[in-house]
Amino acid sequence: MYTFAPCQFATDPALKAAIESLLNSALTALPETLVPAEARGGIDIEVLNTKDEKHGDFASNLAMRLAKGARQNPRKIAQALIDALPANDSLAKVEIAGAGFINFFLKQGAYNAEIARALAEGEAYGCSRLGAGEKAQVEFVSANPTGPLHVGHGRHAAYGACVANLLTAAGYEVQREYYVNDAGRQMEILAVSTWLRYLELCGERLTFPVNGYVGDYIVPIARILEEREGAALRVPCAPLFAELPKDEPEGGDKDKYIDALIVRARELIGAPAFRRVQDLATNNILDDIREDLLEFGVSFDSWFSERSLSDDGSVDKAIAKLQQGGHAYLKEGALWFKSTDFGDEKDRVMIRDNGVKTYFSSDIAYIFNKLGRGFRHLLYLLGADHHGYAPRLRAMLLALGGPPESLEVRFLQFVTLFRGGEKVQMSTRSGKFVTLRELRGEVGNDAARLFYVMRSNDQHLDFDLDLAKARSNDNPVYYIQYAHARVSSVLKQLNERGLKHDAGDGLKSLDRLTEPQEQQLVKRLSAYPEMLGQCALQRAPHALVHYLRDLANDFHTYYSAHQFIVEDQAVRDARLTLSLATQVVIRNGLKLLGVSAPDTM
RNA sequence: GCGCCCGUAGCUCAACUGGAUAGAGCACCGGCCUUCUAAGCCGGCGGUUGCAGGUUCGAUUCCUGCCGGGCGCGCCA
Repeated sequence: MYTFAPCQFATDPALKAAIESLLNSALTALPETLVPAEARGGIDIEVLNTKDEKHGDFASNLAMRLAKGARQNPRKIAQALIDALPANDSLAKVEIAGAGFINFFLKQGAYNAEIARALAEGEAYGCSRLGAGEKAQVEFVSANPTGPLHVGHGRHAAYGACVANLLTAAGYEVQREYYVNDAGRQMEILAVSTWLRYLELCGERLTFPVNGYVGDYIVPIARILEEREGAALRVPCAPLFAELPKDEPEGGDKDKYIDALIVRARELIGAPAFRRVQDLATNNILDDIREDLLEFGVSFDSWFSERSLSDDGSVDKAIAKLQQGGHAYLKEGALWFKSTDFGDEKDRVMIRDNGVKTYFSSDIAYIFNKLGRGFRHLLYLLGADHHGYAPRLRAMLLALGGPPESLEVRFLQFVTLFRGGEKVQMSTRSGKFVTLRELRGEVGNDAARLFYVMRSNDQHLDFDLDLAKARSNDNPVYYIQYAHARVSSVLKQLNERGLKHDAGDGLKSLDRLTEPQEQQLVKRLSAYPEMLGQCALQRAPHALVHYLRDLANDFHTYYSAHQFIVEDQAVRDARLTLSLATQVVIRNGLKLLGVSAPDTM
């Protein structure tokens, strides 16, 4: 992670906030002789969630934190705090434990209000106003339109979409953007590659460049070119390849070769025709990417063209802005950005000595443009191989006068596919990579979406294809979905038995939920809103996956231990109401992950 | 050489950003279907958190130094 944004914390739910305020009163009431005023400074009251039910529902470490400054035994302070604690209806007991923890035990039913809330709020349950409507942009995927998305991009798509969903749920105004690298040398190589395939279709025999795009997906595009242009762009091979630098896989000239080939191609068919080829290929591939992502449930609000930045003068404007600020200088015929002034390890070239602007200059214009759009948060989700890029981004932002805390760069580690316990070999070079589309076809969207976000973004991802496909209890996707389907199934049973469920009656009977499995489930449900806020602030969808897994576990345990459709109507209604609330949370959580919540399985 | 990420049970990963006895799943062993879907549940086994120091009431978490793995250090994009 590389972030400049200060870490914030979710606002606590009602119960926690109440305890916090109780502690606050108790602290104020402590005698000066026990804890002097100067020992109280800088210590904020935090109410902790407990991991072990023996420690109650919530805990505070306040006494231990005060102990040092007060030069007192933490347990003694804890006792004084407890004695000074105002009475509260929700609390069953408060006790000292361990080195000086204060543990709070809630009365049974303290969480029941949360069930009503979940049902009342429905699909909005879990949403918060943490973001206070601040504008946030998430830029992700942004793969070059030179070929189909592969499994690595899939992780970016799933993670980015999920983070954007979480931020939206947390009350941010989110824009999802895909930066289209439709300018520069790579696109020219794409154009040449397409044209050469076209020549082959026309009947020419040629040796394909080592550095060209060799993937099969180029051929259909070349075919479209042939349909549109006929033989108009056909040229004999002899003059095309005459007197070019040597093209060798291991030699050093393959870059020069392809560059020369681009120049030659443009000479032979003319710049307008060359541009037509390039546009055809770019648009075709971009359409494919768009469709792929859409099928994957990942949509963007904006597709931002890199080319538009040079076309409308934005690049020149951004460079001028840096020059005005004194952040640019000329050296050896090139124009440099003095990024070292802002913590970068070396200065960067914006305009090469041959007058060509680097991709870097576009990126300056791009971030300048973003700043002009008034985002409070700029999230860049980049591949781990781009980590060296973060200081540069920061330098650009600062030089352009942007607020440092608005920039946040997150990296996604690589994805490795496993099949039959073996690593699936992938290589972009040979064009033998597994596409996102292939992966989706093999394991399905639901499994792909969930597996992609199951791990922390800075953790290398081992994607087990066999597991993702497995229709078994090993597969976390089915495990969670099954809990959702089970609730629907119970309701169906209820109907078939000619019984009805009344949610209102159920809410009135919640005090009949006295089984330990019910207590556990209600407590887990109640943790959802706070957990969701944390996920958003930490950009951590994997925590949501873990939560849903735990929730599903609680539900399956409950389901196995007790019948829901029982004779006693009050108990039955209460249990069904609890089940429905569980279903709401699972459905909401899965929706944020981009995973479906089926009613039958 | 410099920089970023990672190192936790046999395997894949968590650990609420410094809290209590480090938790899940898989694998392995043993139980549970005539009752709302067994795509499920329950129990057991499994740890010197890479190593060595430091900071403190308390460290998987913060600092320093090593070791191991991944990635990056272009007038390429």
